[in-house]
Amino acid sequence: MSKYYVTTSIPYVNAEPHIGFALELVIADVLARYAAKQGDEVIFSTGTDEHGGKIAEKAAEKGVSPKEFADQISERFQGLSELLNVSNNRFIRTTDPGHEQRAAVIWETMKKDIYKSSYIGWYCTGDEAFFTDTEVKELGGVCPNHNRPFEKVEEENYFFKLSAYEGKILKAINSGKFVILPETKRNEIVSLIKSGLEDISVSRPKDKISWGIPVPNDPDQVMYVWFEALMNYITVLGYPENEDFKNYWPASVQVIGKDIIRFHAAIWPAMLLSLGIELPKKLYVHGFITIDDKKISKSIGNVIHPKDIVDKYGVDAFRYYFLRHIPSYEDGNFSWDRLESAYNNELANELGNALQRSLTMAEKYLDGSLKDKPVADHDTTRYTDAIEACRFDRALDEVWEHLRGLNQYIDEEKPWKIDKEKDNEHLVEVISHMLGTLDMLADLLLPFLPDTSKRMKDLLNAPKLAPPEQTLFPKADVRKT
RNA sequence: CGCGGGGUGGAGCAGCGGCAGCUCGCGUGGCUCAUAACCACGAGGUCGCAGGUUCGAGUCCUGCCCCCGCAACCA
Repeated sequence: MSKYYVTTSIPYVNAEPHIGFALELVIADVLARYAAKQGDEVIFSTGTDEHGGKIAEKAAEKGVSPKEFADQISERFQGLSELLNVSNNRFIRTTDPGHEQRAAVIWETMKKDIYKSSYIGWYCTGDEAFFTDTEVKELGGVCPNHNRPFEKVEEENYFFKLSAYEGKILKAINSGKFVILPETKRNEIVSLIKSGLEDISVSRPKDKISWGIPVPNDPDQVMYVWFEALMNYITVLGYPENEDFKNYWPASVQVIGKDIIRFHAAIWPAMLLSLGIELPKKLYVHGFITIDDKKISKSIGNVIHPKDIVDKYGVDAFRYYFLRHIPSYEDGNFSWDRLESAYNNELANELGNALQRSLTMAEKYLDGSLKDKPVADHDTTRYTDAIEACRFDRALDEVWEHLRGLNQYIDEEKPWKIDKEKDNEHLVEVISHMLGTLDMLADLLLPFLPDTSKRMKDLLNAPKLAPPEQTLFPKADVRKT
């Protein structure tokens, strides 16, 4: 039995969860459930990233401690997992003592690649912040907020020798040991790495940002939050000594959004190489979601909470839309109209109705009983390949291909006619094929629509076959809202 | 010359050298097992623009136009 380890990124707790992260959770859940169904032992981890100046600031605004603030938001993320029926069996917080302690161990282990240097930048004492060269140039060397010239300030930082790992990372990518999907994203990162990686600053002076994990043996510095957050993928497994780490690393797939490729395809691999451990096998990068073709933004006021969608259409409809109608390799769009159309046409009419009519026929014509459990033998290679390639949209297209085939089959065979002709043998054959196909569809849908899959299975395995009292995807209830 | 993605019927997409395809929407017909569901057929495209290569180009090459990301310390 093999081990399967899948992760999502851990979102920063400076804001409420939004549908972009919901997409990520659902995708990772498909991978986890699919692996489990194949018989793998699965660790599926998600969590929250909780340190850094931004959090401390927000907490201060609300008059609570950073930890209290992080507790509140982190809980919302755990709630999101539950809402979406996501099967993660780990939830790591970067404020967990275990993470903090192991982060220190990792830092020590990477020591040969960490050196102290000074960061020189343009600083405005009014903003208490650094500005980039380009910004300073654009602003003509004067801070517009305070109308005073930027000062050149030197800050002591620890740096990580990212530059030392360019070649090794490229080699891992090119050899296929470290797969990045989709290919367009892989090309992007390859050209970025080829253009050269510079060493990165991985700590902050404690007097500037105190909400962080202390650098071992240097009370004046805390780890830069990103650096430490990336470590969650192995601290959650109990790196370095825990059995889980030994059994489950390298990760089978790491799921991230396209905004953080650099961190996961360059910095993180370099950190792993520095630690002398393997790179994840696969990095899958999903796109962004727009709402009615507009960027999600609070100022436009087009923010939609996952809960609004789930409340109205149910969790499986949410999962269905995000997995099939958000392209797996590109950015996608959400609109209520498209959701409703998908719900009515694809879930209610095609899937729900196919089950309904089949079970009704089994009940009416065969008195609800079939001697043998029907088995359908359809080719599912394309479905399997699609999931391997993280083409969840294609995988579902494939399922619907089989579903359409079933509806066509029913219309061609016309069981109602066979019943009138009293050809019982043929009738049993046809209805067996129908139910067998539905049973297979339930199997294929399991990673995507776990609830629906289970309901289908229960109905198909009932001692007396009959249509459900409550149809699979009722339409009236939805319409009335 | 910073890097990359994209522009194909009303909408969303596939095709990436050999008769322009899929889903939705629209129209017509069929069926009655079913959630006014299902099935069949049809209308609808000078494949961003202009050149070129080729017996043949959404598909390859060159130039141009238009959209959208990324551009390193903000996580």
